[in-house]
Amino acid sequence: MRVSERQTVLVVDDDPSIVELMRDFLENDGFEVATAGEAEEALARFRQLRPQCVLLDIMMPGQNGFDVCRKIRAESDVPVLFLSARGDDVDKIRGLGLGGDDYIVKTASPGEIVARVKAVLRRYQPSRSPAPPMLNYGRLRLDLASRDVFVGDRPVSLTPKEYELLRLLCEHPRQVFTYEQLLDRFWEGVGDKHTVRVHIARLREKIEADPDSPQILTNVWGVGYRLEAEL
Amino acid sequence: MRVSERQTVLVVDDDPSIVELMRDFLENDGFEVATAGEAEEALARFRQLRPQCVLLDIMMPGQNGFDVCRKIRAESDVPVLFLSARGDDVDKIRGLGLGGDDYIVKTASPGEIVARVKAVLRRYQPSRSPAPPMLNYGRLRLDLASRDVFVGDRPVSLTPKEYELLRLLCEHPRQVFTYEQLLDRFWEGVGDKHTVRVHIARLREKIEADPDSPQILTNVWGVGYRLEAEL
DNA sequence: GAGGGTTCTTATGGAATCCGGAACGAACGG
DNA sequence: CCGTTCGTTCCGGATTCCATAAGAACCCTC
Repeated sequence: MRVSERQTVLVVDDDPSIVELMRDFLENDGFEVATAGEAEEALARFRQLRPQCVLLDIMMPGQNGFDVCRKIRAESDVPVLFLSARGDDVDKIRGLGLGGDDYIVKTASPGEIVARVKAVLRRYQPSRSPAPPMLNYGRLRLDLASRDVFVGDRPVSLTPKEYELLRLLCEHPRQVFTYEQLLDRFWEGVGDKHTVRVHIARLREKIEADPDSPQILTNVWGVGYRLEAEL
Repeated sequence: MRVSERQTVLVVDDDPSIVELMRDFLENDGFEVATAGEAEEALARFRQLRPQCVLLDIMMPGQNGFDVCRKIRAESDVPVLFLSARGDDVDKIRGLGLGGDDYIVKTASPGEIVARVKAVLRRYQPSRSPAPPMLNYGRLRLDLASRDVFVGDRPVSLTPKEYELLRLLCEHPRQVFTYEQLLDRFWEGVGDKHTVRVHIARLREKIEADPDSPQILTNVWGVGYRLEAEL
């Protein structure tokens, strides 16, 4: 059904070596890993990707990890694990009741880190059916709550009809929708094929890398359109 | 008033078997469970017991779950979780503009149901601490206890409707609220878009640096409004 | 309840945005 | 090679948004 069923973990640390270390451990275990080096980037990535879990450095230049955690918490219940250099900070983290779900000492073994992530995911996994309001399809991402749409990491702005159209197609990738079906659904059955075509064209203009040879929204001759699966 | 230390959950469903199922799951996990079979009874029980959490069937004879939710919301901020038979209703609920905090599919596993309840309780009773009743959005700050609102360090005075509106948006940053959702929640479902628009306009007049190009309360064309998150 | 002030709703006009049909050339299939 | 289908551009009409203002409902005080 959906393309990437792999769980995404967002790792945030200003030290690239730590980031890469975590990436190695987690990717080896089959996780999709995204990274950020500072607070703003972290929030941007988070909103783009809606990862299943966040690993967050406490000490960072600019806003610290607590600020970021608070902002993430304002928008989501995603589990957040704090990264700390020493074990001393543990008490602070525990006490702060910031909604952090666990902490990891940076010197922990790969096995322990992965185990912590898995544990926290397991705990939250059951409640995955509130349907993470994120449709994720290759380079295409729709945030159903905020109605934000991203192609790669570039936000695109769609009109209501365009958005609804794209959303339907994203929810049923590779399924062909006939003109009739689309007209039924979005135009109360009245209207002609040309109308659909115009809207598809406008969508392609916005989301295709090369609108002249569409890779995402493809036409099925004489029938209708569908959303291609992406690499 | 001597009350049990255990958390009370009120389960409302017209199907007794569902009610008993939920009761089993929750009592096994140490919750106190109260039940009701229809809307009137639900409200009565609610006022009697003031439970920490409410599980509410959407489809019920007489008033539906949304009505009950609205009435509960009128007197309390208790977390409300909707029960739905199928996953299909998700779209309607997802906006959560109705004051529901989450939803549960009735076929969910015991573990999932309990986890969902705990998650929502944890969110609303942040570890029994005084829980700074303060929503903080960059320059925008809402003191939920005193209903004071500040922009930067300048206090602004809002009318009740303005305050409630702003509060809802602040509690769900970046989430788009449709006119319908807002009318449902603040105008008992009657009224038209113009009403919402005027109130938004007045809010902008008070909290935006430049009301002519809003940075905080933004419009989503043909859909509704949302609160932009800070950088 | 009567007056005065505040808050809420509805109405209006103008600006911005979106929609959908028409037209025409290109692409496709037989 | 011909008929159909597809893609694109363009433009009038419709919808939506916002500001303003005036009428209605509400709340307080006396």
